[in-house]
Amino acid sequence: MARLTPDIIVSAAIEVIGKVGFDHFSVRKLGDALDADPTAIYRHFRSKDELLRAMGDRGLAGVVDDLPTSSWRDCIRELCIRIRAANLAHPALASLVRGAPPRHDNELLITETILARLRGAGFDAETAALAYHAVIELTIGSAAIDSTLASAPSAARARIYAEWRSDYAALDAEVFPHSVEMSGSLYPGTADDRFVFALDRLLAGLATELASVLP
Amino acid sequence: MARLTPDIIVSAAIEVIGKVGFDHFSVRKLGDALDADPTAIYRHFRSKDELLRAMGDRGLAGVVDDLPTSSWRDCIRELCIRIRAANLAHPALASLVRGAPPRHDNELLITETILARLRGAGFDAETAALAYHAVIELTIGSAAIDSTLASAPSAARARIYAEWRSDYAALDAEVFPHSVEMSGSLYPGTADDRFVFALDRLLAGLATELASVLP
DNA sequence: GCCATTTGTCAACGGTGTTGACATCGTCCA
DNA sequence: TGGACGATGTCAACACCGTTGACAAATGGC
Repeated sequence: MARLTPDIIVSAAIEVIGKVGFDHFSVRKLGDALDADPTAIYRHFRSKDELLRAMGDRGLAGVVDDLPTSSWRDCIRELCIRIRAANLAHPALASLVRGAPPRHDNELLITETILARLRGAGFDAETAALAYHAVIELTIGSAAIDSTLASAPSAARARIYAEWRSDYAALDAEVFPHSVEMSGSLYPGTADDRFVFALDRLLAGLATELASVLP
Repeated sequence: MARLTPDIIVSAAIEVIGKVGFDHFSVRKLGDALDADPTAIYRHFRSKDELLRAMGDRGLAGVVDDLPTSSWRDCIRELCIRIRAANLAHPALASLVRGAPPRHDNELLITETILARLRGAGFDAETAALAYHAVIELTIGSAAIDSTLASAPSAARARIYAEWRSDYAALDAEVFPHSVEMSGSLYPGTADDRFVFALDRLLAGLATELASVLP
């Protein structure tokens, strides 16, 4: 009987990464947490990268459940917000960014769901594919950008944003007039708010595209 | 006289990273390329991260020169395309993604340029800030996603995309009907094309927003 | 010419992912 | 029932990595 299984390893790995952070997550620490030799993990995953991908997919479980059925925009909007949240909660997903297509179950379900809604809305295959890539790129990219700060407590995050704003305010007003003038407006709201603003504008642009094609 | 300067180190580092790839770029290899002890680099940069950021900013030199003056959309569009290209050409920039605001000269110039164009177009400060974050997030995120494959020669890239498409085609058509049906349409054109499609839709959405506010 | 600061060298620390040889254990079949 | 076999876990080791501290050489100011 196998003491270690991919599921057990992934669970332990998520726990460890939550404790030590993505940057300090190592196979050896995972081995300690499992009370097993670190190299035993290589009996179940070809490499650390493969493990990280599996961890990422675990975080996406249930992400396509009970999505709004009202409109394609509402559905995709909600799905993207959930994907982003999952990415931020499990920074392992950030490594998924690194040039690989969806291969695991939950990732495939996401692709299928988005494509289905887009086709159902009336997009032709080519445009639907482009639109799919567009929303995914914004969602994953945004998560990758925000993942570092997302792990900090919200008070610390607010302090960091305030620091950045004052950095802009301290610039030479001759060279960077707008940056100085608008320093108080930069990094408005939460990173989530900013993402949703971008996503809504992208979806609006896609809707315009659709309206121009439909009868 | 200093044999090593930040400029010399950054130049050598860019050369090395172009040869061995981002993942295999190390301080020791950089030392070899400079015919100097690897640790000498730490006399000029506090850490490897700081060096990477400096490399990134080098790649952004001149990115705001001679931008279109025709309209804010054309200007920002072109600038984002250039930023993405710079990011892909110098994957060091990908590390810049990791939760830091623009601090170097070229990065600051980008921010200033975008904000100036948005304000000039009629966006109020709050919306301009949101729009700035939106286009930057898409641009940097997209580059982060594509950076791994961008370093491969285009023939290899085409082969990889073909592989991914056939992965989708091989899925169970009962569970993933749209993915299978559209497998031939996925990953259309180049990654650049797909980014520009997304960027244009986002800019269109922002333009709609602007039109609804202006008299 | 002396002194202090900067710059380069060297050895070393404490980590990292991964591999190959070896031992153990469960399962299936003769 | 015994034996073979494959899957699983352990161990030592390899080849790296970023970074630090002590020391030496060079540089520039007084």
